[in-house]
This record gives sequence, C-alpha cells and structure tokens, in this order.
Amino acid sequence: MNEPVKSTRRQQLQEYKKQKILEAAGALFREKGLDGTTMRAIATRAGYSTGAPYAYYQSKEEIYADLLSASLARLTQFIKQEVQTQSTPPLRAATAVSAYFRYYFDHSEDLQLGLYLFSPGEVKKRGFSKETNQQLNSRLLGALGFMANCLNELPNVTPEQAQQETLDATTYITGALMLSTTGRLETIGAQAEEMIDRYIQGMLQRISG
Amino acid sequence: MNEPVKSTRRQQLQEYKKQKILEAAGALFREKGLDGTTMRAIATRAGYSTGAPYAYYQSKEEIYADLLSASLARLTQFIKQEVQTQSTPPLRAATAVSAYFRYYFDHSEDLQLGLYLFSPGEVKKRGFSKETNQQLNSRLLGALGFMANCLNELPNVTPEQAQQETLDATTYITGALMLSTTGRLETIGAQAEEMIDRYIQGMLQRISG
Amino acid sequence: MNEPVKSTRRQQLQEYKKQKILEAAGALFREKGLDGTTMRAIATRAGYSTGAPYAYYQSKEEIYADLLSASLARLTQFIKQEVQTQSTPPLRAATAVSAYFRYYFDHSEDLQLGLYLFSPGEVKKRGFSKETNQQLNSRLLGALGFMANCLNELPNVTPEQAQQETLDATTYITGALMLSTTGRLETIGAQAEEMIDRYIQGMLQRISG
Amino acid sequence: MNEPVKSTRRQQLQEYKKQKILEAAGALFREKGLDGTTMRAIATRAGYSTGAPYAYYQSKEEIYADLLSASLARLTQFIKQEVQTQSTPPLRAATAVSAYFRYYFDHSEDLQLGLYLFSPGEVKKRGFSKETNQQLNSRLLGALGFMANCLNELPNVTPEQAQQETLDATTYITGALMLSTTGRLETIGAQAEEMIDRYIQGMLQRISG
DNA sequence: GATGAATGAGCTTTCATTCAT
DNA sequence: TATGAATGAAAGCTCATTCAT
Repeated sequence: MNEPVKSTRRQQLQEYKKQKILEAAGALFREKGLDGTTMRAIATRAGYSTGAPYAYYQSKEEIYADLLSASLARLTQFIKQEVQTQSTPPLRAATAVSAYFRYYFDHSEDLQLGLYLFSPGEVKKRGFSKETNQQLNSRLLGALGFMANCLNELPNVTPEQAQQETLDATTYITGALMLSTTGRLETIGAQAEEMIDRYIQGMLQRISG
Repeated sequence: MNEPVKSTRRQQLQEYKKQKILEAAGALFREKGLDGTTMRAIATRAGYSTGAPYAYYQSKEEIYADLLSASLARLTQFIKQEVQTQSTPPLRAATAVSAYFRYYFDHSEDLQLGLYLFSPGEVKKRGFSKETNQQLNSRLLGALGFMANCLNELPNVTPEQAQQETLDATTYITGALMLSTTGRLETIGAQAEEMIDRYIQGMLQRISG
Repeated sequence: MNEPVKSTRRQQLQEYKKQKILEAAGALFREKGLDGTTMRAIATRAGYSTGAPYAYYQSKEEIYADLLSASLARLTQFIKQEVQTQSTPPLRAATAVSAYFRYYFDHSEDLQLGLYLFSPGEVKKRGFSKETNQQLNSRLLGALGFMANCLNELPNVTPEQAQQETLDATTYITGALMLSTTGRLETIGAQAEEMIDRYIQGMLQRISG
Repeated sequence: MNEPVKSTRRQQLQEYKKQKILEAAGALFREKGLDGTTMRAIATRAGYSTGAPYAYYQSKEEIYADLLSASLARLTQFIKQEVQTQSTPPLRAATAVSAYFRYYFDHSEDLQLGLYLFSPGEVKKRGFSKETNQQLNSRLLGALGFMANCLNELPNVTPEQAQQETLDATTYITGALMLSTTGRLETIGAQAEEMIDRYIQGMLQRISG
C-alpha cells in the first residue's frame, strides 16, 4: 500500500509550502520590518492569495514564532559548525563567542525578530502558547549552553566561571549588536567587529589567568 | 516695534504647549507602549482636539523624536546629579556608569523609544530632518562624554583608555538592558543589577590596576 | 457670547448627520436585510467614506440600536395619531390595535429590525449596553401601555382584562406579520389585513360581551 | 444490465451520506446558531473533508432547506403521534394545536431555520429551485391540514370554520413563539405555555359554542 | 491656532466555494 | 467521490493625517 508514502508526500509538500511562506515572511521582514510586514504581503510574496497562509499558520504570530525558531536553530548550527573547524580549546572558545556575534551581525533581521518577539508588551499582546514560548526559550538556551561548554574546555576553568563568562559575552555582544544596528557605533567611529575581537582577547586572558 | 517681544511670547507659549503634548505622549507611551499610543490619544490627553498636535509637530515620529531628545537630556542630568554626590574619582566613575544603567533600567519606555527611533528601518522610513538626527546624536554623545570625563579623572588613565572603557561599559549596559527587558535574564536566573555591579568592579580594577 | 449657539449648531449638525447615516442604514436594510448591510455600504449611501460613521456610532450594532429606537418611537407616535382621530372608546380601541398592525405591515423592515435585534443569540453576540437594552424595552412597553389604556377606556373592562387582551392582540398581530412577511399567508390564500379586522371584531365582542 | 440496481444502491448510499451531513448541520446549528455554523464545520462534524458536502448539496442554503424539510416532517409526525394518544375529538383538537406549539417551543432552532429560509430577503437572494420551495410549502401545509382535520372532527363545525380556526391558532402560536424566543414575554412577565393553554380553551368554547 | 469631521488606505481574519489530484 | 489547498471577496474596524470652518 502506498498510503504512508502518500501521507509522507503530503507532509513533505506541506512542509515545503510552509517553508515558502516562511521565506517570504523573512524576506519581507528584512525589507520592511515586522510591523511593516502584512499577511497580505507575505501571501503575495509567497505566490499565494490573501487567505492561503491561514491554511498553514493560524495567525501572523505563529509565522513569526516559526521564523524565530528556525533562526535559533540556524544560530546553534552555525556556532557548532564554526567551532568544529578549530582544534585547540582557546580557539574553540574564541570561535564560539565570535560565531554568535557574527551570526547576528550578518543576519540583522534575525536579531530584530528575536528582540521583537521577546520584547515586553509584545509577549502579552502576541499570544504565544506556552509550549511555543518554552520551545523558543530552550532553543536559545541550547545555543548558550554550547558556548558555555566550549569555555568549559579551557584549563583551570570552573563551570561557574564558564557560565558567567558566557553570560557576560552574550551581554556584551547583544549590546554591540544593538549599538551597531541602530547606527550608534557609526556615530562615534567604532566598529563592532573590532570591539568583539578585543572583548574575546580580554576574556581569554581573564580565564586563562 | 514690539514684534520681537510678541514673537518671544509666542515662542514661549508654543514651547509650553509642545511640552503639554510631550508629557501626554510620554505618559501614554509608558502606559500603553509605542504601538498602543495613537495621535488621537495624545491630543486628548494633552487637552486638545484631534488635529491640534499637527500645529506643533509634523508627524507622530517628530513627537517621538522630541520625546527621545528630552529623555537624553534627562539622562545626562541624572548622571551628573548622581556623580555630584560622590567625592572620590573612583566612586564618581563607578557612579557615572551605574547611573547610566539605572536610568534606563527604571525608565524602560525611554529605552524602547531610543530603540524604535534609532532602528534602521525607522530611520529610513520616517524621514527625520538632519538637524533632528544630529541633535539626537549630540545629546547622546553628551552623556557618553560626561561618563568618559569621569573615567578620565582616575589616576593613570589615558583619554583613549577612558573613552574605550566608556564605550565598553555602554555596550555592556545596553546588552544587559536588552536581555533584561526582553525577559532573557529572568529565564536564566540572572539579575541585571548584579551584573552591572560586577562589571563596574572589574572595570575599576582594570583601569587602576 | 455665542458659544452656546455654536454648541447648539454643532449638536444640530451632528444630529442631522446621524440622521443621514440612519436613513442610509434603514434604506439598505430594507433592500438587503441586516446581514446584507455593511458599514461600508452605509457610509457610501450616506455620502461618506469608509470610516466616517465611526465618528457617530461606535459600532454597527449601535446604528441598529438607534434605528430600532427610532422605529419604536415612530410606532408609538403613529398609534397615538391614529387613535386621536377617533371619538368613541370602541373605535379608539380598535384603531390602536389596527394601527399597531398597520405600522409594521407597512414597514416590514422595522419588523425585521426588531426581530433581528431581539433574537436569541443575537442579543448575546451583539453587545448592547444594558442602558440601550432597557431603553429599547421601555419604548416597546410604552407602545403596549398606550394600547392597553385604549382598551381600558371601554365600559365594563378590568385593567387585567385590558392588559391580557393587549398581549393577545400583540401576539396575534406578531404572528400574522411573520406569516405574512415570510410568504406563508400567500401560500394558503389568506390576507393579513382581513385576519386582523376579524380579530379586532372578535376582541371587541369579547370585551363588551 | 445491472445499472438500476447499482443506481439504487448508489441512491441509498447517497441518501445515507446526505443524512450524515444533515445531522451534523442540525447539531451545529443547535449549538452555534445559523450564523455560527460554517460549511467547514459541517463537513468536519460529518466526518468529511472541506469540500465533500458539495458533492451532495449545491450550497449551504440547500442543506438548510433539507434540514427544514426534515424538520417539517418531524413536526407533522409529532403532532400525529400526540393526537393518537387522545380519544375524544375535543382533546384531539386541543392536542393538535398544543403539539404544534410545543414542537417549536422545544426546538427553537427549527423555528429559526424556518424563519431564515422563508424570510423574504433570503428567498430572493438564495435561489431555491421551485421544487424545493414547493416541497417546503407542501410539508407545512400537510401539518396544517392535519390540524384542520382534527378540528373538523368536532361536532357542529364547518370545514371553513375549522380551517379558519387552524389559521388563527397557527398565527397566535407563531406570535407567541416569536415573542417568547426574542425575550419579549419575559420582559412583561408572561408565559407562552399559559397563553397557549388559555387560547386553546377559548378556541374550543368558540367552536363548541 | 484650534477644532473635529472626514478621508481612505490599511489591517487581520473568515469563509463559501472551486478544482486539481 | 473524496480531499483539502487555494481562491478572493468581504467584513468590521483603526488611525495618521488633512482641511474647511
């Protein structure tokens, strides 16, 4: 019987089309921002008519959640990939932190997405289900956890120290990304990449003592 | 001729009314967020009718810009005030940085305002006049400059170092504020205040070190 | 000072325009039924653009409520008017009942309006304020009360009897109107007017008995 | 050729499936009202996919028409059943009228259905086939005819009188049902059941003289 | 300047219906 | 026949902005 196959095909097709919608939404978001992106525009861009996306997503927010979820997955994968190319613990640690920065630096829309969806007020307004919210959180924690592991590999580092440095690095990177996207760094003649490089150097010295 | 006098009076009156509108917008923004605040609501809250604000501001964004400008002025004033209460250079430096953080931590709406108006999409979409944009920038730089001066008072510090530490502190604080407002710190059980305190200790050691 | 005048003028104008919207809504309702009448259509028919009616009415239902309220007022007035032309108590009683019937027979849209708004499910769905609902009810009771008074003028009639006959007449008339508008009477070759005339004769005999 | 057989089987199957759809529609209508019932919901409830009902019914209204048709059949059956339990002509007459009332009083959704489909706007808008309309009418006339027969069994009653009393009773009952469903009776503290009982007593006296 | 009615594009979402598979 | 993705018109409502008074 070919029913399972049929079912699988359907699912694959459905997944493919969801992907199309997601891509359209992502592209539009990059161009016009979240508020500037309408369901109509998403549908049109994806090659559909007005109501079609509702067959795949129950609401605009569900699309955004999926977009963010995919983004977080890509982030984690990117960091792991980059780290794999490095052989020594210090390089691996530096690369993990650096990759985190570069991912968002190169995909500013993903940064906006994350900030937008997690922003206060939005969370209340946009009705994510608890599951969705938890999934989103665990994905983020997955990326951070991996970074902490890399730092943990360094000699003479306690797990607590690794965790704290991870948080600090994340904090600093987030700030750099914000100041960069909003054009503040430009104003004062600073460059995010250099700042991060310098930060990483400092971090390694601090840890290795 | 009494035109100059008249003009001055007019200007004062105009300034006063702008102020009224600004206050209304600020209050509403605090209560309902940026998206939830409509021009109608601002007008009503300020005691005017629907169209009145347009006599003073050309658009909603111009109001926001003015609001942000005032916010940056208050920020600078707040930092100066706090620093004045301190007598030793290290305390003054620590207080400057700490005040910067606390101002935004206690006024998250001002943070949102800044992010909104400085965000890349908005800057392109809404056409601020160059003057407006420059004024905004110079106000921000004013606050940062004052912080740098405080660091500069420390012994054995070069102006370059002071400036760099100011930028780093600003970056870290911005990141901490973002992660805090978006609820990410809560998720991992961290507290912004503690993080900042720790950061400041590290900074002082680094400089005086 | 002419401020009160100005205010009165404004109010008059506002009332006039509300009237315009009401008329448009009424006409459309007559043509297309309640469900078939959209806010856009009402606006257009009244010579306005899409959003204009919302300056006068907060929602579609508010328009309907006003429409119904006006209808009930006209009903009462019509009955009183008709009764006034009659001199003897029996004729006045007969005319009151007859006028009630004729009003709705001649304005089937008003009948639909009343039935629609008061229909179960609708009351829940449509959010009338309690005040609105009470006002609507008291208007209806006003008309019924007047009819009861007319019956009460007949010799040898107790108030209870008058009230009961009013209710019965109302019930019968309502039924006749329903069967008439839905085309059921036509199907069986009956005529509402004749039925009502006959009913009134029977009623007078019963009472004067 | 076995086509007739096949055809019969097909017809039976078709009839069975139509029945399924009808049941689903009826249940939903009872739960959510006419406006709240969508084709999707009907299909799903009947165990089919979105488009399936269109293989059996050309439109939503056709489903409603069929539902109403079935309802009228049940009404007739219910009246006959009730009348059968009575032995004397007056009781049979009273029961016929009373059963008519009770059927709709207990199944207000059937009343709504009838009003919806028979309402003037709908008949024009939705194009029923003539056959459908006639079938609906003849079913209604069937119920009324049976009631008239019951009245005819009374002594000293002319067929004309029986028919007229049937029409009057139907009219009064219809009115009572409308006033009851729309909550008007509640407002003035009256009860439909009592009103009908009283009406029947009056009717019997009138006829038996 | 102030008023507030008016504009009209725009939004999300719904849903009867169609049609390729 | 059954499926269910796709269509696309429509709806109610919002709101920044304009403009006659």
